[in-house]
Amino acid sequence: MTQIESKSHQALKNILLHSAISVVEKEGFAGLNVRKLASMAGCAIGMVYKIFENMDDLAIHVNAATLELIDSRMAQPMAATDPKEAIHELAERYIDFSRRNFHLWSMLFEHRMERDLPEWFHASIARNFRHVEQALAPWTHGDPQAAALHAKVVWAALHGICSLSISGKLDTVGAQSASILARHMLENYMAGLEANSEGGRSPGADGNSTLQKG
Amino acid sequence: MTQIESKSHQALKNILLHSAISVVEKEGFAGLNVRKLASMAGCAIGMVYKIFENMDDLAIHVNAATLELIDSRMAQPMAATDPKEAIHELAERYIDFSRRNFHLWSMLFEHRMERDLPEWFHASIARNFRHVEQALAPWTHGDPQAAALHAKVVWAALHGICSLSISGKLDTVGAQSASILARHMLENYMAGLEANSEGGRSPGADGNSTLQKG
DNA sequence: CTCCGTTGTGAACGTTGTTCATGAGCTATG
DNA sequence: CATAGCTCATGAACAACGTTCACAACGGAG
Repeated sequence: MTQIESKSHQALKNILLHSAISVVEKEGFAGLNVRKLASMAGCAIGMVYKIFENMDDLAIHVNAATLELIDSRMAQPMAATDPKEAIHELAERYIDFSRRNFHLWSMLFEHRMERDLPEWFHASIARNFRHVEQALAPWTHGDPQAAALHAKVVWAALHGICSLSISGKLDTVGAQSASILARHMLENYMAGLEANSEGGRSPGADGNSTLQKG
Repeated sequence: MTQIESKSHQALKNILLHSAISVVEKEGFAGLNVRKLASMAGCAIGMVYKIFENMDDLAIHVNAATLELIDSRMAQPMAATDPKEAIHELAERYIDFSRRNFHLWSMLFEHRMERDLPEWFHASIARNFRHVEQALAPWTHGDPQAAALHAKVVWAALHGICSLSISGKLDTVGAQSASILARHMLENYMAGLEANSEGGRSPGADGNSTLQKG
């Protein structure tokens, strides 16, 4: 039951993972297969299945590595000092990543998994959201629930813009269309947040009362 | 070159398409294959390739049918009279569709095509956006460019919320989480639109001046 | 009936993910 | 050293896939 993970086991796991990432970067997930992977890593086909449960399991690990990559980009110190510009900067980084690492990024969302994702994967997603929550802090008045909510809304919205824009399903032409759309979205969303909090009632606190049980 | 499309040809095309839709509805795109399709339609494997270029071509046609389905849902007359509530209603319909027709809907976005999509497909997408533009009309002051822009922003954002929510990548639990997030997004975005237009300067008109050539 | 273009067929090919009987390598023991 | 026993690695083999294409069946014209 309890497998002894030898050093060579870990080493091969790293080689396989990095080979897989390199293939996906260049050709997308469709270009990845066991035989190519095994030959790149210099091992037999069966060995891949000793280390990863199956191709889906490998895909999850590639996706996890991509999440770490995004996290490292977002964790960099901000150039902007203005809180609003900091949000835009964060969004710009995300858009930039999705363009530079198109295949890795789209694999994160397009390749639907069979079974549900493991716990550590969700934790990695949550870690990414922390940066958004922090950048939104000036608007959430220290309310962690509001921060979590707005971070989800803003980031999901940004993701949608990225996703449709990059796959050409909004017929916006021009390289920076995603940036422009994202800027509009953020600009208006934040303005809405400010307008509502000035009125004394924040939608983050009671906005869902209108659709409770609906 | 110019194929004569016999009646039986069209009839079989319909049968194949509807069989494909029925399979995708139940099992998703992964459950679809030529042999199953041919046996359902009562024809030979090769016949499928006489009618559709390949599986990708068939997928595009299934996706087009899904777009028409969404369009027909959105074209229904609104129950709400208040313009803001009408937007929420439209969003609710989209979310509802994505949940009821999960496999068809996710195939629209997750199955990336090899070559770029045909013209009539983009036209079908544009037709869907018309409803959003119309619902947004009260905020765009008759400016068609602003309407197109805001429709894209709002709908892409909504789509992102739907997409991440439905695939469990936001760890929001509860059936209506997408609804709640969408409502927050729309509420704040519209509030932002109103706040900015009251100030005399609309972000739809000059908001991108800050990132031009950025 | 014969001819010939059109329409329909499914065996066959190449590639895929996955498995598992087989063998190679190592350690402990007599 | 020889042998047994155990772990680890191998790649041929299998099933299922998309796709092709030589061929059969049809059906109207001569």
